[in-house]
Amino acid sequence: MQTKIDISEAEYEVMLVLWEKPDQTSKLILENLDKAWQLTTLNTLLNRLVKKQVVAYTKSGREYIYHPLVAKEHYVKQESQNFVQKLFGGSLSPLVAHFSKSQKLQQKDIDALKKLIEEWEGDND
Amino acid sequence: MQTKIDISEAEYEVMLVLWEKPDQTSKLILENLDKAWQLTTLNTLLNRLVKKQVVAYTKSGREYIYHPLVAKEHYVKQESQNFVQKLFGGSLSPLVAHFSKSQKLQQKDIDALKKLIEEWEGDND
DNA sequence: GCTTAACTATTACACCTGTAGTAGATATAT
DNA sequence: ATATATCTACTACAGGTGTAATAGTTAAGC
Repeated sequence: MQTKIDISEAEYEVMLVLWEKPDQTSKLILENLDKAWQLTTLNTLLNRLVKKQVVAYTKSGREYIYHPLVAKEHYVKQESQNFVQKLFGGSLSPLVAHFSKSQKLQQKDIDALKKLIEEWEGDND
Repeated sequence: MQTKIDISEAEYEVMLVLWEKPDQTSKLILENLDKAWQLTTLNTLLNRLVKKQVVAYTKSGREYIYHPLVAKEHYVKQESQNFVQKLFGGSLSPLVAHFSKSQKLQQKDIDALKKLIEEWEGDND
């Protein structure tokens, strides 16, 4: 099991852009971010991500080109499990129940749930 | 809409105990917490929660009795929405799909989900 | 080659968090 | 009434985060 990926909110914003396109200079990343940050701010974040081994860079002349080292899928999975564990004891249904109570369920959610159930039952009988 | 409830991990642990039983001295809270904290540590956390207006206290002699000011339901709802918004753009279905891919769902989840779907469809046609 | 523009590296700084220690106040036991 | 035990209040301190400013380095233009 690999170690926990621990990134802050601002760092996550950066990762979103890098996951979209996995080799960008900081200049480009900044353009693709909807944030009024200074370039040095972004660079601080990138350096921290490199130190955390979530991002790597390659040199191209004097520029650095950044690349994600962890897949978005992987991160999302980890965070989902942490979250559901923390607030709902690891089980999905209370989360769904909660959502349904707060009237946030939509038809497409219901469809996804139905599909999920069908698949599950196909595998388990 | 009321302002965002922003509490740290350690503070959340304290809230869990207070939500269980909504009037406890710090001594009692510490006993009900499975943490090797010093009392002063817990008190720091309680003070911060008071400052954040998430907890209030009443005096009883020289002791303080703490009470939660926000309902667990309310907090869980907020966090669920934040989470699903942040990682899945606000829609539950990708989370469900993600969960189905990465975790073993259990029979009880399936049963609960079926029940939810029935209820939802009862309300929405 | 030298100046300048464009990058990266280093330093900064306030606020949040985890985790107390110590000082001050007050009830209790004697 | 005093000493002691028990609470709370105040102070501390290192590591993470958001958000840069400034210094150092190197490619590019003239």
